[in-house]
Order: sequence, then C-alpha cells, then structure tokens
Amino acid sequence: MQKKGSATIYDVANRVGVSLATVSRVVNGNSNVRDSTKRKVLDAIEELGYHPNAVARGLASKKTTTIGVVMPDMTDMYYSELARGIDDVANMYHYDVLLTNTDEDPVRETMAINNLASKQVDGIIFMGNELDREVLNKITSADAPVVLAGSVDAEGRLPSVNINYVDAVDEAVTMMIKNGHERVALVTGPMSHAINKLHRLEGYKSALEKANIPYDESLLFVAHQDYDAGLKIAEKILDSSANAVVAYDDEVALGIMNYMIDQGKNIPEDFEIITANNTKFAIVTRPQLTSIRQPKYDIGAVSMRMLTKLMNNEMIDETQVQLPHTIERRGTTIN
Amino acid sequence: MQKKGSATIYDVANRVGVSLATVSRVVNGNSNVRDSTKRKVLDAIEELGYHPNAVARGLASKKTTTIGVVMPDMTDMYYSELARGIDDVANMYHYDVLLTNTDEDPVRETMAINNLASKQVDGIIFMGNELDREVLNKITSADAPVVLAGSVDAEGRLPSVNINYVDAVDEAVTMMIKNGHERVALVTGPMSHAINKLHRLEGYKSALEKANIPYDESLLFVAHQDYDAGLKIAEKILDSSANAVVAYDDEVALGIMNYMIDQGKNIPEDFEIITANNTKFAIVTRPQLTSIRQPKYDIGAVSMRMLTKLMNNEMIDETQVQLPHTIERRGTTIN
DNA sequence: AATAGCGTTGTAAGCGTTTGCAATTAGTTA
DNA sequence: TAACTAATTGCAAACGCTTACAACGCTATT
Repeated sequence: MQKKGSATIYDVANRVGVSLATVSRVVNGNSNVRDSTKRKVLDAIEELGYHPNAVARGLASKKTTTIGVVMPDMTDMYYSELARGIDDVANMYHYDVLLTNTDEDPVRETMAINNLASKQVDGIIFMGNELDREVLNKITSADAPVVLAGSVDAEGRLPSVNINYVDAVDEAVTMMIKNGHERVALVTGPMSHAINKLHRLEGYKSALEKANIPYDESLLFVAHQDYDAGLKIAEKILDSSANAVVAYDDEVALGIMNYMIDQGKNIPEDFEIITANNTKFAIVTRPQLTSIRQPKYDIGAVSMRMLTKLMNNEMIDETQVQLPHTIERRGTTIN
Repeated sequence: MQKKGSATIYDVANRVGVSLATVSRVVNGNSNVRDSTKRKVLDAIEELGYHPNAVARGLASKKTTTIGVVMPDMTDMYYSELARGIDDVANMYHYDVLLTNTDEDPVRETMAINNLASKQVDGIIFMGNELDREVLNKITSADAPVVLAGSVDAEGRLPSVNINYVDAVDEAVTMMIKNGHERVALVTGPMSHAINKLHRLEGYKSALEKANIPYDESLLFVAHQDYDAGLKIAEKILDSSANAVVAYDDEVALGIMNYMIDQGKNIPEDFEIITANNTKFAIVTRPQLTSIRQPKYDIGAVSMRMLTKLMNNEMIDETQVQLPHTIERRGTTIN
C-alpha cells in the first residue's frame, strides 16, 4: 500500500505469495492458473490498485498495442471522419492511437513515420494524397504494417482502402452531361498527386469520351481544399463559360456556389454543382450540395480492421479494398 | 549490419568500441563527450541506421514524451480545432499525442484516463463539458498533470484554459437586446453540465438583469450539438415568440437558421441569431453567422504549453487562464 | 615531480514486464 | 500404492535504455 509510483507486479506477487510469472499470467487472462490462486491474485490487484505498466510490457513483449495515424489535417472534416472510423475500430481491438498532422508536407510525413517507428507502434494508417517516394520507402521498410486510408498508392503496392475515384468522377460528370451540359468543369487538387492525375482526371475524360465530347483543358481547374480557394476559382470557372462543375472538396464547392449566387446565378437552374466528400458542409447550406457519397467512416473502420489482421499476420483475401460509393442528389443539381 | 529488429545501442557501442553509456550520452545530446568520439558514434549510428527505441527509453527514464488528449469527438469542428492547437504545440516540444474520443460518456472518459495512465503518458489534456466526479478523481489522482482545454471544472481546482463564458453570453445577449429584442432565446446544452448551468445561463441572466428584463424560463432551450437538433428546436423557439436567439453551437444555430428561412422569415430582419463557436460553418452559409469568436486554436495551444510547464515542474503564474473573446458581426444580426 | 582537479568514459544496477523451460504438485490409471 | 501424465507454478533471462557512481587519464599548480 505505497503512495507513489503505484504498485508493480512485484508487489502483487509478494502480497499473494506467488511468483511474478503467475501474476503476469492472470493479468493477461492467460490459460493455466488455478481458479483459487487467480482469485487471490485478482483480489490483491484490486486492493493494491495495481495497473500494469504498458511501457514495460511493451519492452518485454515487443508489442505496444498502439498504432500510428498519419493524416494531413484533423480539422478537415473529410479526414476527421476517416480518423473517427479508425479510432472506433482501434478501440474495439484495444489499440490506442498516436495521431500526427502533416499538412501533407513530405518532410513532416517522413518525420512522422520515423517517429512512430521509434515509438514501436504495431501498425500505421496513412492518409494523404501525396505519397512521396522517400516516404514510401520509409513506410515499406518500417517493420510495422501500413495501410493507406482514402489514399492511393500510384504503384499499388501498399494495402489500401478507398472508393473507385475514377468511376465516381465519371458518374458525376456523366450525370452533368445527361442534365444537358456540354461544358462541365472539373476542379481537383494538384496534378502532382496521383489521385488527381491518375484517378479523378481519368474519370472525367472517360465520361467525356463516352459522350463524344472532346476534352478541353481550359475546363480543368486546380484549387487548394478550402473555401477561399473555391471563391477564387469560381470566377475563372464563370469565365470559362462552363455551367456545371464537379469539385473534389466540399469547401471548395461551397466557395464556388456562393460566388455564383453572388453573381446572380440561380442554383441549380443556371449552374449545377456536384461535390465529392459529402461532409456536413453539404447539408447545412441552402441549397444543399449534391455530392458523391463516400463511406468515409467505413473507409477508416475497414482500414483499421485490415490493419489488425496484418498485425496478427492473418491471411488477407484482398489488400486493395474499394468500398461502394453513390451519388447523393440534393439541391445543386436538377435531377 | 543486421536485417531485422534494427540495431540497438549495444550494436553501436560495439561498432565504435565504447560503452553503452557513451552512446547513450551522444544520442541524448548529453554534455561530456569528446568531440572525436562523438563523431565516431554518430557515424556508426548513421551506418547502422540506429534509431533509439522509445519504449525502452521510457522504461528506463520514466518519461514517454507522450501526452494524452481526451476529447468528445474529433469530427466536431470545435474540438478538432482545439486539438490541432494542442498537437502543433506538442510537436514543437517533441511530444506525441495519444488521442481518445469519448462522446462525453463518463464511462469512456474514465476508461480513457485509466488507459493513458497505464501507458505512462507524461501529461493529459482533457476536453469535454461534463466532468464526472469519478473522472475527476481519477484525473487528480493520476500521477500525470492534467489541464482542461475549453472545459470548466465546477470546483475550479484543475488548471484550465478557456474563455469567460459568462461574459461572452452576456455580451451576445446584450447585443440582441440593444438591437431591440425583448424576448431573446438561449439555446444551450444540458443543465447537468456546469458550463451551461453555471456559465452560459448566468451570462444570459446577467444580461437580462442589466436590461431590466425579467428572466423567462420558457425562452431557455436545451439541444444536442448537431444540425438536426437545431432544426427541431427551432420550431419551439418560433412558438415561444422569441425573435432572436443565442446558440451555443454552430451546427445548432445553422439548423435554427435554416428552419426559420424555410418558414419564410428574413434573416436578420425578422429573426436574429448569434452562435458561439465561430467554426467554418459560420462562414460558408448565406447569410454568414454572427458569432462569439473564441480563439479555439489558441486555447489548445496555450493548454499544451501550460502542460509542458507542468510536466517540467516549472512555476506557473496562473493556472486558470481565460483568453479573450470577441463578437464577430456577420449576416445574422442587424448590427 | 607529486598532487589536485577536471573532463571523459566505463560499470552495473535498475526500469516493470513477458516467457521458455524446469520444477513441483495434483490427478489418473492400473 | 506406484508410476505416469497433465496441470500449476516458479526461475531467471531477456527487452533496450538511462544514470548514479567509480575509474581513468590529462593538464595545471605548486
């Protein structure tokens, strides 16, 4: 019954008159220990207020029951919802989450991975669009398994969970075309990111092609993912004479919408918008935004579930998971 | 030059022909090491790709350079912005962040605290409105220092960082009164939370008192912090014949606003709204929401800074910090 | 040239667990 | 009841690092 530093396994063993090993066994719910002794140990634990020291445990067992989550920005609703899915499943499997924001800076991403490795995390979930070559090397050489959530690996080597971005954009653009638009603008992030260049843009082109509409580069816009960027790009979109847009981020879409409204446009009659993340932003505005619906929470949850399997060396049927998406029709499109 | 489990400090020592202690010293930037040996050690570290094992370090030094952050919900923009401030400052001081969502469930809050304690975190930042008695005991008995961020401790014992909620609400209500409203509704969270009962409500009453307006309980509304709750409560607010409202949460405020608009009200001419968190939600809508402006990021950052001092046993001038707030006038109020 | 003193390095005892292996005890079977 | 198997326990060596404390070699002093 000491004051500081709380009791250790040693104290418990002493109290009961058994060995460390026995206490360790009951603490870990381990098999072979007689009921009567188990009870005695449990009592002593209770009385002493013993709590196992996870650090010591980690050293001895080489497992920390901690995973690392590397994400661009937790205040971005898209990512925070992914992370929430991750966290819930992690807790379910008794893992703790070490969180790092990187703002998609490759330097910080690399530092984060290194740091997590030195903290001996059992696994890592990585989010972010850009996957720098150096980061990727770090990741693959880390002893801990890694899964990409809502991110693509250009070379398709790492386990990942996302939606089919090509199809999603294709469907959105096709819907706009069906609604009678020949000039549909596409707003994405920088082309240096595989997800934009290889997925979103491809989906866009594919939709045009199917409709026999020639690809017009002047309808392609690049914007950062925030409201002001949307406001800014909107002007150019208007100049391009596009009267429909598919945007990759809700805040950007909102910026565009509000700009259009300020210019006297009626939404959706004069100008149609489809956004892509379906966050709360899409719902709280008037009109509400038609959006590609990604199962964000589920992407996180499934990634985490996959990671638990990886950490247990369980067999995994498919490491490149694509979850279903739909288009949620709301007020910024006619149909 | 081994394959697995990467090099240990022992390998480095062997390579150079010095003792563990010496390697440890250079790794920790410790004082007394001759330059020449330091260089040799550094080279060996480089060649072997040695990275210190933080778990072992934690066991030996009893410091994990990890802090715990306990929060209601990371997808709630208010909290995620606080957390971002925490995370940035934590990184600045080389701490990692172990994140836990509790949904304000006292059971989960208690579990989180226990768990963090067993993981030997060096400190904890706690967010959330309700501070259950049991949780509080856990917290105060934990060996790690704790600071409350954006939360109040009814008994004012724990270090905390927030704004003056009483004044903030007082000012908002006073502003509404000056705008000519006699019947100003207040929407808060459950009265079981000190922040609502002891702070927001008091601010509300104080404003009424100064204006010689009797307190009318039928103008007090309780709602969960989400958009639908706002939509729902709005109907009752309309029935109460209030024509101005001060709400404690942006999503709720948005729900109220949209409902009013649907009922044909003109905002702000027919109905005025002031919200309290000034998240992005307040900006992306039309009209934009007038809001109490809390320095959310700073609350997080300052909490974390305070925690670093506490962890270093540095003297702290004031453990109950109140950061300044203002009212950001936008489109849902006349002035 | 002997001594004190300082900067540098090594020794070894932890830190609190886990875990393979050996030892002990209990339970069966003949 | 002896012999044998299975169930319980204890032993002690890791795990990778930090940190008193001791020891060493030098230079500076007298």
